[in-house]
Amino acid sequence: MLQNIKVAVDAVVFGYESKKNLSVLLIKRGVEPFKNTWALPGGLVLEDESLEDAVERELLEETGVQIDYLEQLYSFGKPKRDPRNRVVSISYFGLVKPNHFKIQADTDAAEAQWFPITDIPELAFDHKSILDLAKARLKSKLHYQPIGFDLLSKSFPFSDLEHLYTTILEKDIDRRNFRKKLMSFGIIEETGEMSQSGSGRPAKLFQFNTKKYKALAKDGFHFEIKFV
Amino acid sequence: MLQNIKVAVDAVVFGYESKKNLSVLLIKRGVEPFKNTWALPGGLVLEDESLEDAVERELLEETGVQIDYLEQLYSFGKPKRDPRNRVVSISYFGLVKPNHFKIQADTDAAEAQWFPITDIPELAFDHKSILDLAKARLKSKLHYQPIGFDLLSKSFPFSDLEHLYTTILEKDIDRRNFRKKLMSFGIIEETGEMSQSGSGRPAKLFQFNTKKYKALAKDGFHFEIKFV
DNA sequence: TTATTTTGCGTTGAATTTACACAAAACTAC
DNA sequence: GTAGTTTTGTGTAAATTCAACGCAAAATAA
Repeated sequence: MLQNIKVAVDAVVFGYESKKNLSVLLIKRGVEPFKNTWALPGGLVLEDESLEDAVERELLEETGVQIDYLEQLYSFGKPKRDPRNRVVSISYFGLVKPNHFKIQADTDAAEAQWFPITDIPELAFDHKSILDLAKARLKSKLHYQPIGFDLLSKSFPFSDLEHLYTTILEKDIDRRNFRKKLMSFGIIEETGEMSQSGSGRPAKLFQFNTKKYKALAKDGFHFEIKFV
Repeated sequence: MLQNIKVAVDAVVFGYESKKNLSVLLIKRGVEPFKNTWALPGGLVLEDESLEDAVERELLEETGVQIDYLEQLYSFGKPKRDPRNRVVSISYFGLVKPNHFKIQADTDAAEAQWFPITDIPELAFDHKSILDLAKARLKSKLHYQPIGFDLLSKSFPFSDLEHLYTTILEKDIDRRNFRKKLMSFGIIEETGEMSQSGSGRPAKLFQFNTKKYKALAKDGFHFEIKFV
């Protein structure tokens, strides 16, 4: 008996705008099934491309967005997850920095749009489950991997990081302890610049030192932030 | 252009024999490619079965082993990982308790065998990478999930747990602190029985209380063991 | 110039983690 | 059956880490 299963990739891509909400990149489907329903960007993998390449290609085609961080999330393979053919979808988890938010709607898909995580429309297929899983992954990763920096600009005031954590984790932080802890790691450093002040005292700008982090990590260091 | 990609599952199944080594279940391939090479159990997914069903079916067919714990590991999809067709493999991570070690070689595959993790033969395809990933997963999970109990018999002396941790993590433990910590969680309890003494003082037997663990976990409790 | 917003920073008590050693229970060999 | 060996079982003190907490300084807005 010949196997006839399609292989697709789907991407849950998060973005975070300074002091606003966490958002997810969605597209409106142009074809059946679920025509005109919002869905995760993605599509069938080409015969000779890697899964990661497929994700990046589909993202570019459908949204024009370039990703700053990408990792595999989970594979979904229930026989009936697609009403027509059997499709196994390998889902990916992506983050983009604020300077890559711009959507190029020129291309393939009907429409692409950022949705605040608090206001997600009905989604096609089992994409709601995929999104939920991705949210959980993001939340848990914030605790043990310095992944928040892939949602911030290259240089940022400390309060941005703080707000990122509080809004995504939906928990309050003791600002002083949080800052103390993060600084103690020695993986973020002052740029020397100051923020163009908004309404209040201007803030020092910081940046994440990837090299230092990697060096420390190789040396047994383990990033970890807890909350009460 | 029609997509023609096969979907397979592979399983990395670990077993641990009291005070011995960690072992992995392998099969010797009966067909090309890689005929007569050792490989992870697995195979093509049937049209109408779930991925998990496929894993359990293949395991039964090829090794006769029934699994005590199963979770998805990672999906491997490099275009050339199989020299003939394109095959995307969704790999799974499994654990079996000592009472399920027995291999039923009657079935499908040429041969099945437990290999100590310290003495793994050359493996087919990219199965070496898959195994490495599974080892890493096992190691890291031991720290934050009470998964070691799925490698032990239902009731066990405390020293078994201790040895499990030290051999898998290849680190020394302070017995007193380890025991204190684990007992403080309140998820393992005395059975009342004593071990049939080997060569030394007989030991109390313990068992893992799954229900209690789940209740606590739902309530925000987080299993965590660190090592120095 | 006064009020408001936001940043930046230090200390103390509580809790947790680490380091560390010796006696009791069984078996083994004589 | 005695002496030696192996394995189990347990407590305390010092060091570290975590949690709680408030106020002054720099800017903008009114």
